[in-house]
Amino acid sequence: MKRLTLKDVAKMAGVAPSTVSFVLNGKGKQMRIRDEVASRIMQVAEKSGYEPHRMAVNLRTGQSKTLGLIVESISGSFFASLAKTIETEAERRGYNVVYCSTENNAQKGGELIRMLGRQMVDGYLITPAPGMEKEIQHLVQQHKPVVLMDSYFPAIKTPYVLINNFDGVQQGMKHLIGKGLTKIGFVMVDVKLIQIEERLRGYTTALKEHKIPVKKKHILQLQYHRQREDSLNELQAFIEANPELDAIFFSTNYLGILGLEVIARMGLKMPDDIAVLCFDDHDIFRLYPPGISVIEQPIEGIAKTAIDLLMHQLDKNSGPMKKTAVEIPGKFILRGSA
Amino acid sequence: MKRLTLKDVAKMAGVAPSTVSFVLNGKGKQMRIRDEVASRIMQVAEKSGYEPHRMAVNLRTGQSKTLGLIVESISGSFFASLAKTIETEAERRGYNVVYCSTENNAQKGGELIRMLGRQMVDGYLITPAPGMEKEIQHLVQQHKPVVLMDSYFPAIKTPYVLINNFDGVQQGMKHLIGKGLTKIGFVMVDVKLIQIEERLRGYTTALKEHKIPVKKKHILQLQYHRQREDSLNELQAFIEANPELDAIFFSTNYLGILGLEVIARMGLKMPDDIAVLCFDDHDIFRLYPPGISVIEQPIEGIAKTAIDLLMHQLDKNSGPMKKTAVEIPGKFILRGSA
DNA sequence: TATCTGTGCTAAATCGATTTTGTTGAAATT
DNA sequence: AATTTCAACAAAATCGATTTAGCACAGATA
Repeated sequence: MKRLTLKDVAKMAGVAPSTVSFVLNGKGKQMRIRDEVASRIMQVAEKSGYEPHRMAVNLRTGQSKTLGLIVESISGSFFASLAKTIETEAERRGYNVVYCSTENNAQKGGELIRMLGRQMVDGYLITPAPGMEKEIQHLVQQHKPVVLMDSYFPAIKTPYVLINNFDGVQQGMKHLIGKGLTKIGFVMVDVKLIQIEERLRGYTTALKEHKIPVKKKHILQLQYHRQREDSLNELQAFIEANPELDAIFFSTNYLGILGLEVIARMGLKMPDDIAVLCFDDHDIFRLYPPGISVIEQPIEGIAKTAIDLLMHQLDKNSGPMKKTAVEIPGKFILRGSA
Repeated sequence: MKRLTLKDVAKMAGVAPSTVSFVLNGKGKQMRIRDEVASRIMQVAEKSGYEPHRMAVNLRTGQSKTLGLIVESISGSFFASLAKTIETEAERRGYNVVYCSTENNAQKGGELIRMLGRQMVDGYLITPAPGMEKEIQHLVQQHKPVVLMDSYFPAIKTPYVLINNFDGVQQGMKHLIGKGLTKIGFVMVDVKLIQIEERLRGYTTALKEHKIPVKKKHILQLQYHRQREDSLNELQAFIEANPELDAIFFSTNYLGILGLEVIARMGLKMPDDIAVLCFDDHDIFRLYPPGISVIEQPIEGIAKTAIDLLMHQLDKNSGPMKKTAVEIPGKFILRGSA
């Protein structure tokens, strides 16, 4: 019950292994194999169910036809949607995907990248976390194809795709302000990532544009590594300390979920006691009464664009990239909370 | 900037490639390599940062050191927890994991399995869906290591791990009945899978044991492939048609979430208007007021056991399996809904 | 002294493909 | 008629490891 090899097929077709290889790889014409012979080979290969040995091909060609997808958390909903699209798109192009999660472990990011390197993935799709900058830089310097998603490092010159964070927050803020709300709180984490900064910039800019003063005490920066319970308490303290707030903008869905818990705990009603708006949708927001309004990330668009950018890099004979930085607009979804 | 090969290391250490291979694979003693030479090789390999070429190793040894994990949906929360544990456990043992989802596409299951076969995974971890029986049977007949999770096919003789569905439902039912509730509805899907049947058996058995008549009209079988909206309507009709119900047991978390939506839509209050209990926990259930009581799956236990069973099969020189079928008890979590 | 045994390594075969270089006979050119 | 050219494949090198078989030398045995 051994595996059927190319040599077997060659024997069955009465030709040399190389001939079979040429034909099966579409180089028959180029190598002047007669149509008669070619079609015979095709037939034999077909009905014998021959499948090339992946590892052998990889070894010889130096291409693994595998992409590495590195995300922060494999259990997040962002990853879930991302993975689905990327897997589909990659498969369409004859690539496999291996997933890895850093699980919020800064150090693990580097290890992962090295591990994937050992495995010889042809290209990387990465949602960068704070601790991964050096490793990513290293990859780029080695001319490994890399595309960043959801965020990027200004210092690293490699393509990236993300939602237009600034514009997304603007959309939400305009809605809130349009409803006459002016005391708007902003909750964020203290990690130093581009997308977080952009969201904050969206918040302050929107206020300024409407001549609403930006108050420091209306902005809460929660620490990233923190016990869930501590964050909840801090959040509650924030709301209690600013009773004048008539709306809160949560800059990530994780923060938004914490917010829901605190708001329920305090017995506040959305949207009357307090309006809530959140960046990045989540299953819970659809369901949780009265429905949480969000800025939805165009995850499918991000994934498709990222794959395109990566494939472009993998395609040796394609010219230089035109667009190396892509920003896709988010979509404001109005539900009951704001 | 080429890759460092074993040959390079050999040259640097002044020995033959084979010698390096022996030493690095721990066969130095066996091959009578002097400690002096061995440690020199180790040093050179270490500080040169040599990493063996995965594909070459795979081709030669015939082992890919990769496991295939096939699940229904990569976006489900069940998968999320499962994947995390499996990835960790696999890594600990020097294995990688490639994930694939059938995305509720019966036919896709087979394709996936074949695709993984091409890729030469060493073993399979599968949560079986209805359409996959033949393909799995095929794998088992080829003596490929396979472990099923979450469900199994009685006809296929391969190890499996799952929650004790019967007992889990019993726990929940006993709680409901203990609170004096007797008109308990049961919502399930119509797929013919062991775990579904076991849950139903748990329901009916619990009722019978307490001398409560089992009424057919209190059991709702929703069709699997169905528009979300249709399911919602059918569910609502079911509740309206049985106003006497004082509790509903949802047999999967997907159904439970639909239930929450319908209950909210109908303006019913949990647990007073209607108590709700759900099999299989979900993020939403923790948060959704008043908190949905559930039977939680011991996902980590399932994952660890599954890996153990698979590794045992991969270990050629390990005796025959003792336990080939493992059932792990679930945990009843009391929240506000029941 | 000739043969055997064991030590400590090296040479070469192998895994299953791809790709470069060779070979052969026939037609075309000089 | 001798040399080129070309079609149509075959042979062999190659990718980077593992593993089996082999080789040279020292000491032990007959």
